[in-house]
Parts: sequence; structure tokens; C-alpha cells
Amino acid sequence: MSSIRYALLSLLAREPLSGYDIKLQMNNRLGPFWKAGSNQVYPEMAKMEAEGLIELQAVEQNTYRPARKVYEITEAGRDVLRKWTLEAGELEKVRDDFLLKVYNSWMVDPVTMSKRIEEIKKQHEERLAAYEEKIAELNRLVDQANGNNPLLSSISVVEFGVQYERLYIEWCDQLISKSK
Amino acid sequence: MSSIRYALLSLLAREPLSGYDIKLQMNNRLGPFWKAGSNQVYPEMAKMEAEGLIELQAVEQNTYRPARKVYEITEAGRDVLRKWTLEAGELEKVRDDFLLKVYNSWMVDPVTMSKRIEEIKKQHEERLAAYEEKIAELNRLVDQANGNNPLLSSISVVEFGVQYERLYIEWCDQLISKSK
DNA sequence: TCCTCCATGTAATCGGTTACATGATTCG
DNA sequence: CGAATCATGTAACCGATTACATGGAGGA
Repeated sequence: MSSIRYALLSLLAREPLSGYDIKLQMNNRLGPFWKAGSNQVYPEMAKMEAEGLIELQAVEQNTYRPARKVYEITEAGRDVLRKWTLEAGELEKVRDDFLLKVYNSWMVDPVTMSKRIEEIKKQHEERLAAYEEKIAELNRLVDQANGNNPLLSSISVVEFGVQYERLYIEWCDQLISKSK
Repeated sequence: MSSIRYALLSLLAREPLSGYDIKLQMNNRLGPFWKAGSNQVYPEMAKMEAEGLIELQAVEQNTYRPARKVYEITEAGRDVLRKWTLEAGELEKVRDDFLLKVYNSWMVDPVTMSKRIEEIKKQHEERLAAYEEKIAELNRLVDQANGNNPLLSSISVVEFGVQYERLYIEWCDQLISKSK
């Protein structure tokens, strides 16, 4: 079930990266989909190297600072990733604390609850804007250099994000209008 | 962050329940939203009883078998739950392994990938049907006994589920038509 | 006969989060 | 002058999942 391993491999399948790069890409780029701390990234990469799924491509030494170790995926790593990608898996549960709060909305003051819903809605609107910008950026990159591009897969995922945020915002609106 | 506590309290705020009842309601009724194993439920309920958030309402002894201990929420428990319900919280991340698999779809055989998407779609269609049935059932119950009903809150949550599943199914269709 | 249901609970393990540690550089 | 950035890593903790344990009733 250790899905963090596959997240790391998914990024490395596109370009060689250091552990630090991966952490950044997860926490900014692939933002609200996955996150990983250094504690997970570095030990997992060490394990994967030992198993031959990735290998050191270059070491950039900058006098002071710890050496920047750039890894690339091996053919064995690609095989493992491809196999996992096509594997069947259990459906995920939704698990959003705010849903549980709405489940309890019958027992709290409706006016205060409405304000909370408005706040949540605003946060999702921000995330929606970020996703839409991301898609525009990806589309620009795809146009100039086409082919069987990994970027098309990225767009599909971010598009899910866009649709999810739109749904969430609509649902918030429904909740607010119900409480009036 | 211990959200399991609030999940248990949310159920107990509606009716007195035993640990076993809660486990069942989580894994069937509140199905794909939250899950909990006995290891979490029983120790957490012991803690909450010690803190005065819930208290023993009845003990049903059935000669053999461990005694069925039914708990009810206290006024202190309701306060804690109301406070949490109106608290601000961080936005949840989405985290669905299948999204990561789609992110990798550029590197696998498109025909096989399409088959996998169809399978996932089917699973979401099943979940959608279950949600719709659940809503119909809840609506029947609401009609006969109205008021400021907790059931209305339940409906809102399940409605989120319905809309989420519809979105997922649509997105799968888009993926399939893109790969053609 | 064997499996599932009821009903409580414990133990081992695993994955993730937060915080800590180092240390020079660059930006406000 | 203090904060953030780069870049590696470790340690402590917490929540969740899986499996184990008991044991009789009732159905396939």
C-alpha cells in the first residue's frame, strides 16, 4: 500500500530529480494532491536505490552545503511503475472533515454555520483559480512541443481538480440556500 | 487532529450506541466516508468516558457473549462537538491513487489503460446507485416526521457523495474519449 | 461442518506529521 | 539583522490498518 513510493517514481519517470526537488514538486506543483516530508522522501529513495529502481545520475557539490544527489529512474523502476499503474485497486474513501461538520449542522446555530460554509467556499474558489492557471500554463507548454506528451496526463489530473472544486463550490451554494 | 473522536461523537449525538453499533454504522451506513476498526473505537470510547464526554446508558447482558455497553453523549460531549463543528480547519487534500495512475497514463498501453478506467467507472456507478438509494430512503423518513431534523444534514452529506460520483463518472468518460 | 454474526478488546506494524539538526548564502 | 532558501538527513510521536483472541448461536 506504500503509495508514497509510487508518487516518487511517477515524478522520476518524467525527469531526473533530487530528493529536495521531489519535496518541492509535491508540495507546490502537485500541491493539494500529495504531500511528503523529508523524512519520507530520503529514506524511501535510499530503499529504492538499494532495490535498483532508481540510480544516482549526478552529484552536484557546492563547496559548503550537503551534496545535491540527482537520481534517475531505471528500466526496472519503470517496469514497477507501469505494472502498478495498470493494477486494480480499492476505491478510495472521501474523508473530508468538513463533510462531518455538515453532518452535525443540525445541532449548531444556522447563521454561524452559514458563515463557516462561506469561508470554506472561498478557500475552494482560490484552489479552483490556481488549478485553472495551472491548466493554462500546461496548455501553453503542450502547444509548442507536441507528441505523446506526459503533459497531457498532467492536464487530465488537474482537470479533475478543477471539476472537483467546481462541484464543492456548487454544493456550498446549495447548503447556504437551504439554510435560508 | 484526532478526527475519529469527532466521528464517534457525531453518531452518538443522534442516538445512544454501543461500540459495536458505531463500527457497523461507520462501515456500512456512513460507508465510504469514514471507517474505523475496533482497535480505534473501543479505546477512544474509554477515553471519552473518562473525560465525561459520554456515559454508560445501559448494559445488556446476554448470558454468554461480552456485555453490550450502550453509551450516550453528555452535555459536555455536545459542547465539544458543537465547538469543533464551527471551528475553522485546513482544506483537505484529495489523495486518490487512481489520479496518480492517470498521471502515469502516458507511459502505459492506452488500450489496457482504457479498460482500467472502465472498471473504475463501473465501481463509481455502483457507489452512485447506493447513494441515490440512501437519499430516497432518507427522504421517506423525513417526510413522515419533520422538524429541524438531523436527517436533513445526513441528506446534505450523501448529496455531496452523489455529486462526487457523478463527477468521477463524467471524468472517466472524458478520459476514455480522449484516448480514442 | 464450516462460516458468519455478535461483542468486546489487545498487539504489532505501518505510514504520515511535526520537529530537530547543520550551515553558508542571499534577500528584505 | 533576521528570515528564507538550499539540501541533506534523523527522531519522536500519532493515527490507522491488519491481525489476533474469545466463544456460543444460527444458517449454508
